Amino acid sequence: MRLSNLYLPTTKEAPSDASLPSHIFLSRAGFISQVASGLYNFLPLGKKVLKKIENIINEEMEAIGAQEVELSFVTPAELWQESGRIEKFGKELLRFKDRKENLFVLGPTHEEMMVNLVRNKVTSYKQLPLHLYQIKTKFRDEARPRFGLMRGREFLMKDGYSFHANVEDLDREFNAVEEAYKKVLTRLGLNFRIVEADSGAIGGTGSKELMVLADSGEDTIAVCSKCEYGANIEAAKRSERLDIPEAPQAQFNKFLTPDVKSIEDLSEFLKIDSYYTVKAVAKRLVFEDRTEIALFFLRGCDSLQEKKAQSVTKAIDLVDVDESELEAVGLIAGFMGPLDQDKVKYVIDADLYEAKNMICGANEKDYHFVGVDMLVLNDAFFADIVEVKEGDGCPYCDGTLSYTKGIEVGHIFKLGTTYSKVLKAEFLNERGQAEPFIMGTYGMGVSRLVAAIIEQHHDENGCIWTKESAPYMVNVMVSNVKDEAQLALGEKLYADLKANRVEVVLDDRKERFGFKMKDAELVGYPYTIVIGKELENGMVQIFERTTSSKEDIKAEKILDVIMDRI
RNA sequence: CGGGGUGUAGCUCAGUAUGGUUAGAGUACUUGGUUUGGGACCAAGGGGCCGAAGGUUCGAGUCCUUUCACCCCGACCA
Repeated sequence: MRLSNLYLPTTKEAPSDASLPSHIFLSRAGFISQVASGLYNFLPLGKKVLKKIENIINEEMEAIGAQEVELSFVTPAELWQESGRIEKFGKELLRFKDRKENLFVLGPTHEEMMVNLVRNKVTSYKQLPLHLYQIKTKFRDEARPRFGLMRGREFLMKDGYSFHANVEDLDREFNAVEEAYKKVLTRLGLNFRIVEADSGAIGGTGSKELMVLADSGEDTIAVCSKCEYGANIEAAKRSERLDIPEAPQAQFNKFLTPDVKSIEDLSEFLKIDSYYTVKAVAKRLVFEDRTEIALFFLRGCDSLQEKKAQSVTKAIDLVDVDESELEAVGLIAGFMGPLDQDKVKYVIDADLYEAKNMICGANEKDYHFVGVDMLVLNDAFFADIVEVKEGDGCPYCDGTLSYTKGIEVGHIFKLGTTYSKVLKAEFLNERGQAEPFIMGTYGMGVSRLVAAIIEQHHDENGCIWTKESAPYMVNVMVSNVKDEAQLALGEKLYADLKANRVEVVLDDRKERFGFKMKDAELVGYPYTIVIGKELENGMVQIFERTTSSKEDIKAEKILDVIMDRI
């Protein structure tokens, strides 16, 4: 492609509403342009990058035997009513009616559609396993789209669905997809981490997220300093604490603690480590048809992980409560404890199981219990509801955990029979009995990957595309197109590279050197060959974008050198 | 959905507190000339329903009301 023909509107200034590097540079370099909130056009170079990523995904999916299909974007609302997700998705589902007043939605994900595609057609265990996928536009009417391509309303996603006769086979496929996804991200040149995730709302037995590490990531993940362990903060676990402080010695007793309400005050007042205090966190649980207040008890030194709390209580949402709401149900803020408390339901953090010498609220103003043995509560509901902190121990080795930020570019689920059951998608097993499919679902955000690549690979001058993601590998830049020798060599090199199947552009625009160089850096071609005034001495230059280094090469050798590099 | 902010040329923004010639700059664009190794220079041009609707006024980009859009923080996010 000649840059004199390419539609590549680069700008010196970023659009005023862009804040992230990926948004700024993809806009400035003419890859995308915004249409409305969360909606973007892809210009020629942007489209080219999308195709690159799609091709890599297709190759890796082909390698594990997944088959590409394409489902319709507009989907009948009936399917969503059948699965019950029309309510669950709420306003994120964009709905509309056709001329016959039939209700449709724009597909935000395609579990229903895919199950519908195979049910009553795949009817025997002999036809399993089956893994179908597509790369297709999705639409989710997000409450707050933001950060350019990172969180759009319309976006390109690869979504795959596998069907199995048993759990072992799902496990095998799940692992195969994980490996394939690793290959995709590795080929794209990304620094990433696979982390354990909360599989909460969608259900199933496990899920993992693929996180591209970047400061601008929206997710916090806990990673181990020594081993491969990583988890979304919403699902992260930790080892048992080793440096346990000295326990306070006290007989079980009710103790006067006037006006001592916070954990900090309590440990100060009693001169004990907050490890031995019991913190009470009150939340209002929201369910489909009702709400109720519940208490969560943890060690005073820990804090509540709301997503975990939400999962164990099966609530749709958790909201904060104030003191008056607590009073209304007979709870006394600052003195709430699990003992002698039957006003509301409560969950105790698993770390408190069998804990001794604890201090907790007595559910009576100005009193705490001391010397509490949590074993007396062993009928209570214990669950992991704690949020891991930086410095906590890794659950799998002796390393420590620290936080980092990640961009979620993929999420793989072991779905089980969640959808096949409600949608009555069944097959006959070897004994002739009907069983619902065991399913897996695997998503990868293609347009988000475009942004993620730039978040991880840019500098103050613009994009730095990795080799497998670059829209063009080589930019042949003719410094001065009025110089016939320069232009002739540029044309020849351009033709030679094309003949060698290299993706190449020729910068034959009537612009000055500085302008072209700035553009080359902004767009981020991995290699720019500068044919300029040194040609008089038989030399040209290779500019490498990753290092910003320039290297003089003899003009007659340039083709060999560049072919060797790429 | 709560809180905050911004809408003026293709883009980035002045101008709005205190209403008053024909609404400005930079950049981009067109034409001619000079230039040609880090977003050149000179000259001449084209380009605006001042987000929209209503109102106040002799007069509104500027004041009032309503509304729409976009951005940021939060809530939300299979």
